[in-house]
Amino acid sequence: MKANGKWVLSIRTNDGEFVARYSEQGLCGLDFPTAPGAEARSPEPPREIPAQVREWRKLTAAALKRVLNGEMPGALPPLDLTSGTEFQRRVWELLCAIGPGQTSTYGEIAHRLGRPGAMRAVGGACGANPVPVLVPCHRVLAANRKIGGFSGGAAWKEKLLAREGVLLPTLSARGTKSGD
DNA sequence: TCAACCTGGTAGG
DNA sequence: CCTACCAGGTTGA
Repeated sequence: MKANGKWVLSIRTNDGEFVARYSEQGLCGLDFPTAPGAEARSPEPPREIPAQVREWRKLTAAALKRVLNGEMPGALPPLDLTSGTEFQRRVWELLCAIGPGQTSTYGEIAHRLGRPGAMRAVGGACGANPVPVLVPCHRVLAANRKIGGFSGGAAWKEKLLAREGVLLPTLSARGTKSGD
């Protein structure tokens, strides 16, 4: 269906139905599945959707499934991140350089941007990321190696990281071992 | 100008 | 290890 000048299409995965939004320039938004059963979204007649958008959705679906499996996303559709500010886009660009299984921290991103004190602003930029999962904001942890926050829900962040083999310090397992 | 953030570092228990 | 508290950059109202 089309809304607000953008195409809104659902993408079914083993983890639920994501919702992708496309502008004339590419993928401009991706939402996590809301209600597990509330996917009563009727598929739009294929011919009403531009071939270009259908192709983008195909790429999005493939990439999304791979990341959900802890793999590299592979080919991505063009991303329309024009909704963000310069600062935010710089942050998102750096996020894309973090591969599966790798993690960074808000402070490190800030430092790499030449704004050592902007770690909190980086957190804000991550939260404003319109295309989670594909723009891996979930791979950014707090300095103390803790999970940190996540707009889409901490559970998703943990799940995505777990799929990539990133194990965070168990919240209950503190100091049971001397090393780490 | 002000308050809200997916922070970080310090201080104290 | 855990809570409390404050400084800090950027954004949107």
